[in-house]
Amino acid sequence: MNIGEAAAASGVSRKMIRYYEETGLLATAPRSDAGYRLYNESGVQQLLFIKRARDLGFSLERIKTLLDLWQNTDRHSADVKALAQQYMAELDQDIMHLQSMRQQLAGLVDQCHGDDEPACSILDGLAQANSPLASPT
Amino acid sequence: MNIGEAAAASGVSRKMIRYYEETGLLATAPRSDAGYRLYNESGVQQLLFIKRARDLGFSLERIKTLLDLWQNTDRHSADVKALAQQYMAELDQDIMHLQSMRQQLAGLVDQCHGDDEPACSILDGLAQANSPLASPT
DNA sequence: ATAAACCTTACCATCAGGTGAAGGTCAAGT
DNA sequence: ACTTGACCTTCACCTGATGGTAAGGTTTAT
Repeated sequence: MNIGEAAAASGVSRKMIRYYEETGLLATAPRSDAGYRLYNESGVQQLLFIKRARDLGFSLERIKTLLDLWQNTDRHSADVKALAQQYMAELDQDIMHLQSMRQQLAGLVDQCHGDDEPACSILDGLAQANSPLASPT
Repeated sequence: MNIGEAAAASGVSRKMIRYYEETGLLATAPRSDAGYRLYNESGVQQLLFIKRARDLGFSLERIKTLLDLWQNTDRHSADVKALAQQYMAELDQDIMHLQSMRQQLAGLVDQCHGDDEPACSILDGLAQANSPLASPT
């Protein structure tokens, strides 16, 4: 199986497959006489694993650890769980950060008339030190 | 006022002030005889505007538009509001995406024993096609 | 005079890719 | 046998916003 077929079967682009190999996430693939990378079912399974982990937002560094754990039958599931929980905690942080920004922004947007006049509470909020939501601490 | 003082007064790093100037977000600052950038109160106000917009997550490209609107007294507040609402919609998208990932991950994590055994539902979920939460659509 | 603290430009790194060039290879049709 | 088009190869540069580093000039205080 060439890289194009592996890419189609896994949903990981050719570019990214080469990149994953280059950065050590994947072992160097065997080559044909012409130098083409060759993949088998096992390689596609690894690509699918990476794809699903990326879709969940795991960083490539963490996926490297996950792949190592996956292929190590002496693993402890506690290690996997700890990694996932660490990542989940970061997700929670990110979500709260976005929600905080959204809430502050909504406060400004609600006060903006949104008409033909230049007066705008959004610009005022950015120009003046205290955003209306942050001031009464 | 040198760049260091402006940075301290605004909370924007020296690096970023130079970068904002280089990319056209800020006008080129006047220079001292030795070639040092010079800032006044107005420059600091602009930096503060940028900083607050960045803290709310606005991209530099959007901040450029916001700065232009801010300095244009013929603006319509509707234009500012539309920009902010567009950004807020993207924020909502991002939040939902993170929440979806979190929820899928939580489903896997909850099923993982987290003990000394190798069996792990997280790895299984990544290795098998259907994640437990995505299947019963 | 010298040392510390400032400033300058210019380059490299990050993260997870995307894009494009320049060229080699393979399989099918003519 | 030859051409075409789809595939493959490596190399290198782009994104966004920021941090870092290096080499060198300037200012200020001792």
